Amino acid sequence: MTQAVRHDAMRARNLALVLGEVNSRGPVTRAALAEITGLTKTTVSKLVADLIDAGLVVETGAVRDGERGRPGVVVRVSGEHVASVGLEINVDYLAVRVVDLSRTVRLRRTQAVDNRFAQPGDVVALLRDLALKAVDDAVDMGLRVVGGVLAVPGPVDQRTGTVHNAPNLGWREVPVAALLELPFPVQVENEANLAALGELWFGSGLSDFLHVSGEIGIGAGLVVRGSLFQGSHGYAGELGHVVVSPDGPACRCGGRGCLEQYAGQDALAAATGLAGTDVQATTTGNGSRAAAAAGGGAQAATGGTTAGDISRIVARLQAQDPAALAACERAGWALGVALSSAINLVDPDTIVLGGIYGPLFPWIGEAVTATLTSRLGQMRDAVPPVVVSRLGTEAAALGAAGQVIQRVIADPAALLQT
Amino acid sequence: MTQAVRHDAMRARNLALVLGEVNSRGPVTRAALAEITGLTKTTVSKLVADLIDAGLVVETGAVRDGERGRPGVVVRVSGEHVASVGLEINVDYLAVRVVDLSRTVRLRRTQAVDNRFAQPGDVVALLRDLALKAVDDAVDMGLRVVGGVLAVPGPVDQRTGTVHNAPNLGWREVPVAALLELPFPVQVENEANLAALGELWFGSGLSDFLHVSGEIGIGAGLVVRGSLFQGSHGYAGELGHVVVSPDGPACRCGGRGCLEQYAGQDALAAATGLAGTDVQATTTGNGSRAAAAAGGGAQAATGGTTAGDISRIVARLQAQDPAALAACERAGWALGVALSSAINLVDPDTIVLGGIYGPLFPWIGEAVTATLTSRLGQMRDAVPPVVVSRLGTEAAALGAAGQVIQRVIADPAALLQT
DNA sequence: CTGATTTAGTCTACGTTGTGGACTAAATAT
DNA sequence: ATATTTAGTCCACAACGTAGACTAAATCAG
Repeated sequence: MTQAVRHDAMRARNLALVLGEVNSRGPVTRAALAEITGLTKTTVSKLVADLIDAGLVVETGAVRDGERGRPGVVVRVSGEHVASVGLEINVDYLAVRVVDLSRTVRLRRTQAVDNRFAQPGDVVALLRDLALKAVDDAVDMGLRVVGGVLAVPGPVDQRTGTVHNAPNLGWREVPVAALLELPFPVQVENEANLAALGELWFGSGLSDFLHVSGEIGIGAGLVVRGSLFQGSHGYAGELGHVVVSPDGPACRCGGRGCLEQYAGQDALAAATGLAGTDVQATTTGNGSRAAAAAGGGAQAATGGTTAGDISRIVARLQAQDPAALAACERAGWALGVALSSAINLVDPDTIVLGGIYGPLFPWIGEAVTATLTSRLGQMRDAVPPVVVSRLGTEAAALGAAGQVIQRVIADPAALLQT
Repeated sequence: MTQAVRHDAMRARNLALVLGEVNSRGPVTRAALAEITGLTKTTVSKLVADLIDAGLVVETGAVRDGERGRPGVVVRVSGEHVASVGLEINVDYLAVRVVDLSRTVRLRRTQAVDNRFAQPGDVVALLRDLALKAVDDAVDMGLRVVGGVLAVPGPVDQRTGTVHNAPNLGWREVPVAALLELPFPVQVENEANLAALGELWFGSGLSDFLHVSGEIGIGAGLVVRGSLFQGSHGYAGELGHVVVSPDGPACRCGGRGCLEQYAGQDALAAATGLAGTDVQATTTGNGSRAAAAAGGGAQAATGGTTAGDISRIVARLQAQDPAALAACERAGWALGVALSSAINLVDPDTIVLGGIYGPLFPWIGEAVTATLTSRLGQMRDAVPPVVVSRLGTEAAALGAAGQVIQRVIADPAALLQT
C-alpha cells in the first residue's frame, strides 16, 4: 500500500516535482517553476537551493530574453556530479556505459566476447573488471557513481538479482547481482525491457510505445505514459512466443509457430541459407570457455548465429538475394501477425522496431505495416505507426544506465540523505 | 505529472491511507491503525474523527479480546450513507446495481430487453428511468448516491463518455454519458474492463489476473496488483481479435482466424448447429425497434444469438451432443492458443474465465488448460491457473458500481469538500 | 538620463499538519 | 486492592508551505 505522508515526505515529493520539471523542460527560472508546479516562489527557491547544495542542479547565469522586468536565473540538471553505470551481458559482447544525471553519455565501452559457451562466473568477472575500470574513469571526471543496472538477455528475478533462464547464454538460475559485487547497488533486468527504456530516454522522444528487440530471441518492452509495464511477475513482453500459426514450426518453448520461428535471428539466417547450425548440437566438447572468458575477442565459429550474421544477411539483401528477400518478407508478415495480437491486447500508441530489425527495416518494414493494416484497419481509426529505433545495439545498456538516473530524478530526497 | 503536495494534500493522502486500511482489514482499532500506517495515535485519532464526521466510517463498540489493557474501539467502513450505482447496457438486458461504501449490494434490478436493433436514444431513456428509480430507492434507504459508472459492450472514449463502436448493439459514436443526464457524474467504461474489476472487488479475492469476458465478442481485463491495465488509449484487452490461426475464418475486424471466430458466442452457436444466422443479414427491414425499446421484454427472434442460446448450448452439451462437444473442444483449444499469446505478452498471475465461459467451463476448461500447458510448460516454472468466475452476468454491473466506491476509498478528501 | 513599470527572487509572520511524550481511561494479572 | 498493560486524548512543538511585503534588476516612456 501507499505510505504515510509526513512533512519529510511532502518535501521529498516537492523536491522530486521541481527536479522533474527542471529535467523535462531544460533550463528554467525559479519563477517559471513556481508557475508550473503551483508552488509559491518562496518554496521553489528553498527547494532549488537544496537541489543545488546536493549538486543535482546548477545555475547557468541570467537570461536576457528581451522581456521587461528583472531577468531570471535559469537552473538546469547538473551533469557534473552524479552518474550511473549501465551494464550489458549479451551473446557476443559485454557493454558498459556511464551516463551522468543530465543524461549525457560520458563513457562507452564495448568488448566483443563470445559468451555463448563461457561459464557465468568468468563472464561476470570480466564484466566486473570493465565496470570497475569505468567507475575509476568516472571518478577521474569528478563523477560519483550512485548505482548501476545490468541488462541480460532473459527473464530475471529482480528481488534476488537472479537470471532465471538465458537460453542463448546457456544460463539457468545464475545470481549475477551477487556475483558482480560492485561497490554500489546493482539491479538486474531483462534486456528487452531496458532497451525499451533506452528508447524512452535516449531515443526518439516518444513516451507511449511498444519497443521490439529483435535478437536471437525476440523481446518487447511496453512503455505507457513514460513507464514500463512489467506484468504480474515482471515477465511481460515475451513477444517472441506469441503465436503466429498454431501448428507452425516447433519452438524451443514447447509451442509451435511462435514468432521467433519466423522472425528471430537464427530463423532468418537459416531461411537466408546461412550457416546457422543448431546450437544444442555443439554445446558439448568445447574447450574455448576459458579462452573466451579471458577476454580474447575471437569469435569462435561454434555454431548458432552471432551479430556478424546480420551484416551477412544485409549484404545478401543488398545483393537482391531471393532467399534473403523471401525470408524478410515472411518475417515481416509474421511480425505483423504477432503485433496485431499485441496491439489488440495492450493497445500501444506506436511500434518501435529495434535490435536486428534496425538494419533489416528497409526489407521488413513494409510487410509489417501492410499486415497490420489489413488485420486491424477496420476496427481502429488508426493503426499504430511502425518506426525504427535509432539506437541500435546500444539501447539496452543506455536504458540500464538511464534507469538509475530516472530513480534519482524521481526521488532526489533519497540521495540527499546519504 | 504529479501534483505539488501541500498540507491539504498531505492530509488527503493520510485520510485515504487510513480509510484504505479500514476497508481492507475490516474492523480495526485506532491503535492498530497507528501501528499499521506508521502514523502516531494522535494523528490517526484525528483522521478517524474526520472520517466518522463524513459518515464514511463508524465505531462498532469496544472489543473485549481477552488481552490485557484497555480494550480498543473498532471502526469499520460505514455502509449507511454513501452509495453508488452501476449501470449496464448489454445486447439483451439492462442492469442496475446499487452498492454501498462497504461493498454490500443494496439493490439489484435487471430488465430483459432486446437492444440489438433499438435506437440508442430509446435504450438510454429506459436505462435512465431504471437508474432514477434505483436512486429513489437508495434515498429511501438513507443512502446518498455519489456517482455512477455505465458498462457498455465496446470501446469507449472515457473523456467524453462516448461509445465508439459497439457492434452488437449497432452503435457508433454514441455520447451515452451526455444522453443519460443523471443527477450525479457518470463515467462510461468497456464492459470487459468492468467485469474484471467486478471480479476484483466482488469475486474470488484475487488481485492479479486476466479476466476473460466471453460474450458475442470476447473481451479481457487485466488486473495487476489490484489495478486495471488500460493501455495507451484505454483500448487494451481485445482478446477476441488475438490471432489463433493467421488464415482461419474471416472476422468482422478485417483479420482472419481471430479468437472470436472460434470461441465467441455466435461461433459456438453456429458450430453447435443452432440458429445463429448472420446478424448483418437481418439488420434491414426490421420494425421491432420501438417495441423493444419500449421495454417489452419480448426476445424477438431477430437473428444473431442471445443469452438464451447459451442455455440451449448447455442443454445440448448435457445431452452429449457431438457437435456441441466438438465446438467446445475447438473453442477451448483456440482460447488456449490466444491465452498463451496473452500470457507471454502481459504475464498475468491467473486466468479467470467469465461470461459465457462460466456455464461452459465444464466443457472447455480442460482443453484450455491442456493447450496452455503444452504451449508454455517448458518456458515457465508454472503455467497460470485457469479458474472460473462465480459472478456470471453480474460482473460488469458490479464492477461499475464498485469503481465509484473505489474512488471514494482512494480519495475520501474529495468527498469531504462537497 | 530619470522615473515608472514590470518581473525575479528573498524575507518574515503565519497557518496547517504531524510528532512525541505526558496524561487519563479501562481492562487483566497478582 | 494494587500493579501492569493497552487505548485513546491533550498539548507544546517542529516541519513545511503560504501570502504578501520587500529588494533587485531589467525595460519603457519621456
